Amino acid sequence: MKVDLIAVLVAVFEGSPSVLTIQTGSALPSGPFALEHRSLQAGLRDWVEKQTGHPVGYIEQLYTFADRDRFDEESDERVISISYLGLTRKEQPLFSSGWRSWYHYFPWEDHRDGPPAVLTDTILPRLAAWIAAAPGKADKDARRQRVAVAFGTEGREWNEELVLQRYELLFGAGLVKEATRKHPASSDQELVPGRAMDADHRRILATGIARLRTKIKYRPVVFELMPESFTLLHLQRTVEALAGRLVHKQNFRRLIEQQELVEETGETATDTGGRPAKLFRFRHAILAERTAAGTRLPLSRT
Amino acid sequence: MKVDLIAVLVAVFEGSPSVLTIQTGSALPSGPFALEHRSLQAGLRDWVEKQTGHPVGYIEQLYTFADRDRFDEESDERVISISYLGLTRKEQPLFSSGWRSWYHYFPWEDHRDGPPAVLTDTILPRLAAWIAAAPGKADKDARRQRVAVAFGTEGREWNEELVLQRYELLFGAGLVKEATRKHPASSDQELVPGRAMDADHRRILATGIARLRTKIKYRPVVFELMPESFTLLHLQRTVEALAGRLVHKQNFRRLIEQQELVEETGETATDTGGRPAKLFRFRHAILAERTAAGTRLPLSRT
DNA sequence: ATAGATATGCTCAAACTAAGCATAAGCGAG
DNA sequence: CTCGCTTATGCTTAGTTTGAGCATATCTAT
Repeated sequence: MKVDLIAVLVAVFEGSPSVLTIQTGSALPSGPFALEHRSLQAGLRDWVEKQTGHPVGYIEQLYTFADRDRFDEESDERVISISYLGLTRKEQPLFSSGWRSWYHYFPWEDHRDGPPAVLTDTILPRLAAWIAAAPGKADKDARRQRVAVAFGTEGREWNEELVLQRYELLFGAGLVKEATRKHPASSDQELVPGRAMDADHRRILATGIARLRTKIKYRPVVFELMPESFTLLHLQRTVEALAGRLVHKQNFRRLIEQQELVEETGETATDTGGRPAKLFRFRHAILAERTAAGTRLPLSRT
Repeated sequence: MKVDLIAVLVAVFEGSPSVLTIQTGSALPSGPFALEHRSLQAGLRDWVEKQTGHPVGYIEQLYTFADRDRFDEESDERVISISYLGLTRKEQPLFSSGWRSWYHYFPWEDHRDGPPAVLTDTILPRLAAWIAAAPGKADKDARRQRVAVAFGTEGREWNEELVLQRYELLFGAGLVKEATRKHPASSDQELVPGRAMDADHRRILATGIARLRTKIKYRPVVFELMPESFTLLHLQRTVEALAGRLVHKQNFRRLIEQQELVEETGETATDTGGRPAKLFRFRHAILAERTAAGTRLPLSRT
C-alpha cells in the first residue's frame, strides 16, 4: 500500500483565512510518506517546508482515509491518505504562491457580513428543491431536518463548526461539482458557487476548517497565526476570519484578558485611524500552565 | 507498507470501565487492513466482530502512527497503525473473554474514592525523585511544572482528561515498563504499579481513554454504553467510571434533564435498596436535533 | 474645533453552576 | 408497624459567567 500525506496549511492575511494550494488552487499539497522520514509529522513537515519554503509551526493530525476509490492510477495500488492541519504565519503573501482564501472554496461559510447572498439566493432554494424531490414524506422530513441543522434554517442558529456536514450535505444533494464526477448528470448551472478541488481535497479542507473553528474556542492556537506583537483588534479580526462570524468586541477582550493569554509589550500601534491601540504579545508561559481543558462535568467535592 | 488497525474497544460493567484485550490482557486487538475492506471503518468493524463476537456500535478514529520503530518483524516492512475507539454494550461479561478494567493498566487514573494510594504513596514520591535528579535548576523547574500540571500537585486541580500526558510523563521518567525495554536499566521495583502492554498499546489505550473522557462532556456518547433502559444513577455511575471521578448527583440529573437527553419509560427499577428509581431511555431524536456543539465565542448580534 | 475612528472601562440583567437542604419512598430488622 | 438505612428527587441560594450595550478616551483629518 502507498501512504500519502496531505496538508491543510492555514495562514491569515488581512482578514482572509488562506490555505496553501498547488496547481493554481485545484489541490492541496501532498506527497508520499517515505522511508527516510522519522515519523509522519516529520515527513509532513519536511515535505511542506521543502515544497513551499514555509516553516510550519503548529501541526495536528486530521484524519486518515482509505476509501475504495483511493488508489494509485499507475500502480493500481491502494492509497492511504493521512491528512494534517498546519498553522503558519504568512508574513508576505507572494502573489505567485498558492495561497487562496478558503472562502473561495466555501463561499457560504463567510457570515461576517451576515448570511452571504450565495446562501440565501442560491443554496437554500436549491436545497429546498432537493427536499421537495425526496420520494416520500419521511424522506422529505429527514432531508429538511438535515438542512435545518446544517444551515440553520427554520429558526435554528447558524453553527460555524458544521463545515463538513454542510459540504457533505451539498455533496449528497449533488450540488457540488465533485458529486457529479462519477455520474455527470446535472449541468454546471445547477451547481452551487464555490471552487471545486481534485479528488476529495475539498472535503479534507472542510475537515480542516471545521477542526480549526472548533479548536480556537478552547485552545490558544490562534496565536500560531499571529505575528510577534499585535493589537487586540487584530487578534479579533483573525478569529473572526477563521470563524466566519463577528464577535462582540468588549466581551472578546474580556475573555482574552481574563484568561491571561496576552501581555502588553508596552508599545502602541502606529495606527490606521482612531485611538492608538496597545500592542500585546502572546504569553507562551500560559501553554505550560494551562494544558487544562475546560471540564464540563458537575463534579462533586466529597 | 503494511497497514494495521488497532481497536480500543470499551464497555462498562458494574462500575468497571473495561477494554477488550487479547493475549490475556497484554495487547489490544488488531489486524491488517486488507484489500477486501471497503473502508478503514468497515475493516475494523469486520475484524473486531469476527474476532470477538461483539457488535460494535459507535466508532471513531483515534490516531495514526508510523514511528521509525514500527516495522514488521518478519518482512522488515514499515507499519502504519491506525487506531480506533469503539463503544459497545457488554451484556454479559464472559469471564474467559479479554475484557479488563482499564484501571488495571492505569491504577492512578481512578479517583472515584479520592486520590488513589498508588498515586500518593508511590508515584508522586518517585516523580519527586525524578525532578530532583534533573541536571540544572531550569530542568528541575520544567519537570516540576510538568508534574504539577499533569498530576495536579502544588495546589493544582486534578484534570481527568490528561491521561496521555500522565502516561508520557511516567514514560519519560522511566517509571513504566515500556520505557525500560530499550535500555533495561531500572529494576522492576523502581517502576510504578499498573500492567504494561506490548509495543505501544498502553499508550494507544491512554489516547482512547483521554478521548472518551473528553468526549462524554460534549457529546451524548455514554448512551452507547448503556442498556436500552436505565436509571439516572446507573447513568451517573457509568459516567463516573469513565471519568474516574464522582459527580454531584442532583446537578448531574439537572444537566441530563435540561438537555432533554432522556425520557421516562414509565417503569421503575426493581431496585437494590432505597426508593425505586424511574427508568429512562435515551432520546435518539436528540442526535438529529443537536449536532450542534457548544460554541464558546463571544458572538456579536449586529 | 469638529467629525470620524478606534480603544477601553464599566454596568446590568439573564443564564448557568456549585453546593447543599429537605422530603419521598422503598427495604429489613427488631 | 416502626425505626434506621438507602436511594430518589425537588428546590433554594449564592456565586460566576455571558450577552449587550453605554460612556469615555485618544488619535487623525479637515
